[in-house]
Amino acid sequence: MTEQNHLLEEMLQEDEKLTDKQRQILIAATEMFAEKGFAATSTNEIAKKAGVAEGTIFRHYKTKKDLLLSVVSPLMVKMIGPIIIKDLNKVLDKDFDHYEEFLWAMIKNRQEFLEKNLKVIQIFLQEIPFHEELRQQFIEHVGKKVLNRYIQIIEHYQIKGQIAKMPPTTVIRLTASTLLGFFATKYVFNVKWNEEAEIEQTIKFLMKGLAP
Amino acid sequence: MTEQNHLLEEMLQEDEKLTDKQRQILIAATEMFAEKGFAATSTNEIAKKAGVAEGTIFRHYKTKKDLLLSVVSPLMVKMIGPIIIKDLNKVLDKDFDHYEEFLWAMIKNRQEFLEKNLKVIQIFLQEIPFHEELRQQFIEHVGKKVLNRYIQIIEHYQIKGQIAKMPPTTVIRLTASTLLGFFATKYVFNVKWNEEAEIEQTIKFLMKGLAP
DNA sequence: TTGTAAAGTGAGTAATCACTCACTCATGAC
DNA sequence: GTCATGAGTGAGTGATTACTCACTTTACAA
Repeated sequence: MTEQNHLLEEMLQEDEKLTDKQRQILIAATEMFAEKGFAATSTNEIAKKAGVAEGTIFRHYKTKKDLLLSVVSPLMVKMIGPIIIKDLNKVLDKDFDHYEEFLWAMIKNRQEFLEKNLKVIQIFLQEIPFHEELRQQFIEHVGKKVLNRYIQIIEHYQIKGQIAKMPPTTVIRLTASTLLGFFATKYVFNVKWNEEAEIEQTIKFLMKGLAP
Repeated sequence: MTEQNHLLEEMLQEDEKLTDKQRQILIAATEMFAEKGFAATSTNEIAKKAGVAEGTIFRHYKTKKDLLLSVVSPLMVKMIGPIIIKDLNKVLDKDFDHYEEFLWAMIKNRQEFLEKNLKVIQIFLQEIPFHEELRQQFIEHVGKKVLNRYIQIIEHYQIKGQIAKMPPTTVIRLTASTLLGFFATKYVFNVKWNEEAEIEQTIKFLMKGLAP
């Protein structure tokens, strides 16, 4: 059992230990934070929406900020870590011979992840400018691990001659901008489009732009 | 005198009518909103930072939200409109023979704009999820006008055979993602890099990716 | 059945919130 | 000099805030 799986299962166990009221508090907080923002949401409102006394919230979460971190933290710890590692292994185990295949898998993979965590991701993006802890957690769990592993992936395809010889960080910036722009267009602007055609054109654009 | 210039001068006139105290309030509000967010900033704090009685704020701004709009609205009305129109005229007047030249001008132009309005842009991006008025204003002033004009620009270069024949909105999405990604990397992650080299690689990437 | 620890409650608290209002002050027209 | 007007003030408003605490209920092992 890997360390990652261990942590993951530990968390799920904890989740199963949650009472109904605790679950209701987390659900209500997630919805209110996403809708009105952390600072503009009162603990009173959360309690009412959760069908719970206000005191119950503070029985389980020392402060309101504690509740925010409890909603957002699992996003990074539970989801991003393991997925990243699987991605890397698939590349190095040569499940993906071409960068193009890797991109396709990425886009499908992230799409699933986004759809299952839309609200929490929204809260995370909205609150990250105001909470040093969130920034720290993001750098710790996502920044360091992910960046280093993706540099390896890019170098792997550069050696194979599929990607132009520019700094891997630049390749990552260009790829990430394009993919994030794709998702932003879809989820933020709520555009109706021919999804498969857009994905194809996006990946074609990336491959042509990054070609040696 | 164009309608845009008229509005612009009218605003500057009004700006000159502002008293010192009013200016201090706007400066203090801008800094506090950017730092702590709108909902987490109290009018008391703003008044103290501006060296003004709390009542003075409400003499000039009916509500706290009114103050927010007074800080953010000019950003869209005064700045984005005129610049966009100049861009378009330069293209259609054939100041830019190639899409590449247009991109260079855009990147330089936007960089100036960003640097001069960092804090207000930050406030705008932070608060737009929570204020319908901001979203409406953005669609009104930026969305409609800008998108339509940029579609014309893209079609212009497509006819010249410089850009692949895909939907103009897709070209705009890919271009905007790449440029916004460039600025985000610079200003959000505060990366130290060889700026000119990164700009060159970014534009080269765009040109290769969008080539017919 | 009983003992106990955790879960849940809701009235209560001091602090803070956005906003008001009766007032003073400064400026300039007559 | 006087009067009108708008800028500026700061104590005061009721509402709301995050959080506490003494208490009750629930779950379950002994």
